[in-house]
Amino acid sequence: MTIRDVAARAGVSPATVSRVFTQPHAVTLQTRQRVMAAADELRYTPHPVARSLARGRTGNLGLIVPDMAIAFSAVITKAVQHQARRDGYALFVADSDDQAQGEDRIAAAMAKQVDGLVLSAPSMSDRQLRELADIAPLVLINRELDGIPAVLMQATDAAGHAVEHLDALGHRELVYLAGPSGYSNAMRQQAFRETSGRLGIPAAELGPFEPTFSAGVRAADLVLATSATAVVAYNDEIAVGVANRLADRGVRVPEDLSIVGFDDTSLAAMVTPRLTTVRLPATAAGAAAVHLLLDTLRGDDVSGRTPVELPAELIVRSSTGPASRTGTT
Amino acid sequence: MTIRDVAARAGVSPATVSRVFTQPHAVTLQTRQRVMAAADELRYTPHPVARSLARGRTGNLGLIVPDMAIAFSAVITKAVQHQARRDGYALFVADSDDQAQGEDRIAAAMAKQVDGLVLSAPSMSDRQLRELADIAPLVLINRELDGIPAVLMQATDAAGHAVEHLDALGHRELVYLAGPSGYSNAMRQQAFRETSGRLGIPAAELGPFEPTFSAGVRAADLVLATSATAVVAYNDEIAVGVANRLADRGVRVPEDLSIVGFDDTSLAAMVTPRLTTVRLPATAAGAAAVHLLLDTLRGDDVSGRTPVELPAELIVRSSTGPASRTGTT
DNA sequence: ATGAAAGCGCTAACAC
DNA sequence: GTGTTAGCGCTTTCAT
Repeated sequence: MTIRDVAARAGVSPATVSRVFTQPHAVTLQTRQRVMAAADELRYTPHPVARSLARGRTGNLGLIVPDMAIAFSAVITKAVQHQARRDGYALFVADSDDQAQGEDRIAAAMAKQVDGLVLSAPSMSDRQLRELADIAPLVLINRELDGIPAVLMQATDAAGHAVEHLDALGHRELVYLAGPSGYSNAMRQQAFRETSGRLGIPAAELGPFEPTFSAGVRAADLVLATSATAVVAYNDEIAVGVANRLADRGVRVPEDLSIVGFDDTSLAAMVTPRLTTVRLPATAAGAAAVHLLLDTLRGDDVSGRTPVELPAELIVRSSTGPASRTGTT
Repeated sequence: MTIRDVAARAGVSPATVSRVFTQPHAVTLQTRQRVMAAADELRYTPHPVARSLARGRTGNLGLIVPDMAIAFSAVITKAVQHQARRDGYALFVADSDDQAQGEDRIAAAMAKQVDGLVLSAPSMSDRQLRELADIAPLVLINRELDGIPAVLMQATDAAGHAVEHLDALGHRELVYLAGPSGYSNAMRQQAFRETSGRLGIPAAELGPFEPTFSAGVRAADLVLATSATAVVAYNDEIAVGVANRLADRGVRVPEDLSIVGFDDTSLAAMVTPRLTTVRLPATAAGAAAVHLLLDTLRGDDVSGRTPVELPAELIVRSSTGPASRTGTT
């Protein structure tokens, strides 16, 4: 079923059929109806590939995440997909498997069949990012690079609140479990340092750890080897891993040790005790990234804009409590 | 950068350049090298959209999952993506948001720009499925329909093992928490019924529930209103929701109540107590689905094949234990 | 082994 | 408002 078949059946030219599907008002109601009828009978819909070639744009967006098996990535993926669909775009998704190396090749391959690309916390180099930006419009999530539009989840303030929260609970020695190097960890770690420094609380740092449950399990024993009474983990998975191992070693949370995570993935509210965590605006960030991308596609010059910053928020649950007397003694 | 630019620079015809990229051996080593050099200098790569139009195939695969924020879907997505990439295909992913209605529209839209489609646990009607199969080759995961290739995660045996496991622990009254209707729930529920029937254990059923944590929280109180000492939940999320609510009500797991989940999502090993669950071969299923699809694309007639069945496996952890004496008295 | 030419299905000037 | 005519960038017969 091609546009010609429909044209023949409706007794019009292919161009008119095309118009009916692209700018219906440029066609008389009467012929429009005839064309629609013919199209229906033939079960015709425009061939998207041919359309893409003729128009010079595809109607597709691309998204690359570090690892879609991570809950946080899944949330972003869902948000981007949702927003893209609302705006009439389909979505290509790829997972870079955390390999900075493959990431740019995947991205380059994808770049040629989409109108724009959203990169979530990309680990490729600045140079690779710039080369990619030459192929297709880019929007970055949680990564900054001059001249490329970005949306950042601003976790600094909330991370500071987490430390203040622990301070208020009487904790006098903290430890931060670092995640993989990158924008997210840098912001979190820095806020941890600054706030604990400002409050005069001794604060150690361990890691970096993979952002996984099993890394958290491993980290737990390292934490217990210190005299800290509270731990701030790079993300919820690590935090939950710590909690799990502590339970096995008979250390109570929060009575003996308080734990704070990051991301507020669905996991955080499902574990026992429920995890105090910094909620990141992942859904909003996904939507914002798509908006930014569409602005670019519409021709707005977005490259000079300052990154969109979305605030994070400390969610206090049951994994943090008053410092144990023994710990402070 | 089009194929013409490269041709001009290398002093050959566009056809030769095309050959270099599609069937290199049909070209002299010498001219091949000249062409490659020209292509490199011009940073040329073939335009995938134009290529798709000319070839009549896209090199893309599509995947539709009910909800990618569900861990189980994320695992399938990752597996399909991985396997597709290994075979040189890119992947479109869409989330139907569990709306059977939208699902077929999304699928139809996607069908025209991919060479084949994998549908994970689709909820659309048989008729819609058949219509879709007319547009693009289909492979189903966890859904059966005559003439359409499928891969099924065979959970019946393992579900039976779960009931036997509970029987062996002395449980004399069970309850099943049903999930949304569909292939997965049907198989699980049926195995639950048959095995408990065979063993002569009273077995009630509650639900259907959404396959979510919060539905599990709600279900917990319904379970406590019965005199069952063990519960088999449709999936891990529900199981964890139950466990969470029980903890709040002071009911101990597994001392007072045993819990079994399904899927063995990463969640299962992260909660306290660790969840006994039926592990589904999600990764293998995703890979198998892609294989089946590629067989179809290669022209193998796959429609008459019997569905690929992948076995599930009961993973015993800490959420199941001996029935409490009070429960049996 | 290479080139010329037609065409994949559609859109977009440009005429009428 | 509608038709005619060129392409979009590539692949693929068919010649040579």
